[in-house]
Amino acid sequence: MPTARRATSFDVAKMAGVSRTTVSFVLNDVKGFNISLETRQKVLEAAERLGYVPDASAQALVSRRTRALGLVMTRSPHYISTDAFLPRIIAGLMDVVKERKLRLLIESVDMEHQDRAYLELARAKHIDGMLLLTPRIDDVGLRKLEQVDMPTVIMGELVGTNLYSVDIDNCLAAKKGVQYLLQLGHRQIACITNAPPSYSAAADRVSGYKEALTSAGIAPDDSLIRYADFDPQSGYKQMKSLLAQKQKFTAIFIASDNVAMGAFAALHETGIRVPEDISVLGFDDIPWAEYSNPPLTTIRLNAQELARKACFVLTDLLEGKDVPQKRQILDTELVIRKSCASLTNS
Amino acid sequence: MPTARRATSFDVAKMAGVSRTTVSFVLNDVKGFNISLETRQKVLEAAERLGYVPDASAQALVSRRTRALGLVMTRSPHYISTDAFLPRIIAGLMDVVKERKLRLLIESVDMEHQDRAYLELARAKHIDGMLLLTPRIDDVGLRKLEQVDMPTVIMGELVGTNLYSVDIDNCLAAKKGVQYLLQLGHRQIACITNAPPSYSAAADRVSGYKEALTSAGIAPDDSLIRYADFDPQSGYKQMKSLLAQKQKFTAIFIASDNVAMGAFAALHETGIRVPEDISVLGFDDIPWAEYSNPPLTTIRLNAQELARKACFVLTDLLEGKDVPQKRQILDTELVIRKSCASLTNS
DNA sequence: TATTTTTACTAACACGTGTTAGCAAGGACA
DNA sequence: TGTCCTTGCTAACACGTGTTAGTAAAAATA
Repeated sequence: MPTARRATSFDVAKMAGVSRTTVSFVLNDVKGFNISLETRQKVLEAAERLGYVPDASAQALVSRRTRALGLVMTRSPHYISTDAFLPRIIAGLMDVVKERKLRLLIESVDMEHQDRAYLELARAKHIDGMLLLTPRIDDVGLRKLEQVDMPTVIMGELVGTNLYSVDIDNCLAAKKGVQYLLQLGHRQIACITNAPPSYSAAADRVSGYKEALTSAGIAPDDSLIRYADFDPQSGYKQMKSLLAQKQKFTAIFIASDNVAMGAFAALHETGIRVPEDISVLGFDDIPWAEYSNPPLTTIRLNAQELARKACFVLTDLLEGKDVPQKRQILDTELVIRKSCASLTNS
Repeated sequence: MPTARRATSFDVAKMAGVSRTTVSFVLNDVKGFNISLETRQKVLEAAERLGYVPDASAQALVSRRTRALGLVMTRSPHYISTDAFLPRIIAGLMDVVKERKLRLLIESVDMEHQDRAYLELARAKHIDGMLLLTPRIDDVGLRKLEQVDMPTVIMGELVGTNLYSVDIDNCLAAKKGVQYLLQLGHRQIACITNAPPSYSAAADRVSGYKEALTSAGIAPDDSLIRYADFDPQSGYKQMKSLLAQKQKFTAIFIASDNVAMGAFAALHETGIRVPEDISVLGFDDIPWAEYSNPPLTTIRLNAQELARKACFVLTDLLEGKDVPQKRQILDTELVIRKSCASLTNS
């Protein structure tokens, strides 16, 4: 006896003694057709007994909708593995995706095959819409995306495109954070970014940092700025580099908690106390920020909410709803813990 | 002028002046049919010019393969968001998936709808195979999975099933770790788990902890054991609970670095120094372990490699290759940093 | 009774692909 | 000349579903 094959809608029809069309009408609850209660129940019962589940590929083929969204990251596996952000993004997306009975596909696009990758993903119609995570300013293939007919929402920003996006105001958030440091009396404030300047979020956070300084009558000093590369390791390295030079500073704005973790280690290792010797301000509020030593004062970015919002925009677009705002901005919040202290004049 | 429709293989055939069958033969490089070089080139050129990409749904329908793997987690969104493990798992999977030209689907199954969820996922044929992450011992729906015909590989362990799995020896790893603490002279050693005892990994790590103690002639004391719940917060709470009681200890084995982060905070807050007052041993070696204060001595679990291995097993199964070993065990490694010190007799 | 309307369905096509079976033309061989 | 084989292709079916157009029977209306 061979293993029982998967039941198709034909099997259900046969068992219920009706046509396949009727089965489809009943199970999809199609309006405008009169199906007797008796028939309806026969169909439902047969479907239940056979454990019938419609074939997703067949449905996708005929309806031209896969009911799947794609989370696309322009990153290499190494950067994915150390991304403290990703779990919350996924949790947020999963939340909405489950509610709307969709599925989530994860895709990473490496720099070399950008242009082809996006097009093929769209053309093969694996997904109905795309959610883009941290695109680079110089992402060439991305611009081709506007040509292809695929709804896309960016979590972050891509200047010069007209795609939908959900983001925070990186510049303003950084500015407010640095203003807090200024308010504590700090005048020599260093900065380590979250990423290379080709990432727009990194560039914007540096802008905010500089704006705050300028507003306070302090000339930004490029020798106090370092560019990290997402992971703690790069934070460690850049902090070491800052400490090695003559230029002194009493506070530092590190535009990523993940990077800050590495920087903390460099400070501890050098015997510098936080916040007594140097105040540290982070960015993101990753789950571990609260538990670092000392607990990290940081700018909270609600990643889960950002993902949820982006996902809502995308699903609304797919359902044909009108989404008036091309760009939505989420609020950030300064979370004051123990890594920043007011500057006691020495 | 309407937007140009997606090109189908029919369009390619028309442009090349051949039949659709020929197009299929050429593009899929089917052996055993003689296609002239001239025709072959005409087809390839037409496909290129039209930007033809085969429709994934149609291919899936006819070939009965979606070329997608599913990463399935039995967790609620909250636990996903604080999972320090997930990025490395995803990075590992992505690595293999890209190489084998597959796609990755992420699915979370909540406890209530377990039984239906697995079946529907399998029956709808969204995916060709499943990768299961940290299943619970009491995962009822999972056992039904053996009935349905879907290749499955577990990252972790599920006792009492015959499914393929890739895992570490949790018991042995924990035992070796605790033996290191014993070797440093500690006799009163507490334990905080990574998860509730219904998770097999948690249960096994506790077993290893107890075995080490017993082997050293020390009777395990249940009042020194606490069960955490994946996140740092639970670690903080359980450490507080341990510190609040009379029972003293000079070292603690915390079966998850993520949980250990919270426990560290509780220790710092109470003014207890690590490792001078209490030695702390972690488990997992998450990216942040190296950068904590002090750097965490821990048992390394190579999550990315585990994911890669699991993915290889699954893809081999899908390609019909014979996989002799039902259960593969990865090595772990004790990474000695600065959070454990030898006990100086007071 | 003859005609229209309503009820409760079904036949048949479309979606875009992979694949089996077959066909025409041309050369090789008896 | 007739048969067989090779070369180079194509017609047609299958995959499992959603949906439009249509139909037979019953009920309502004229």
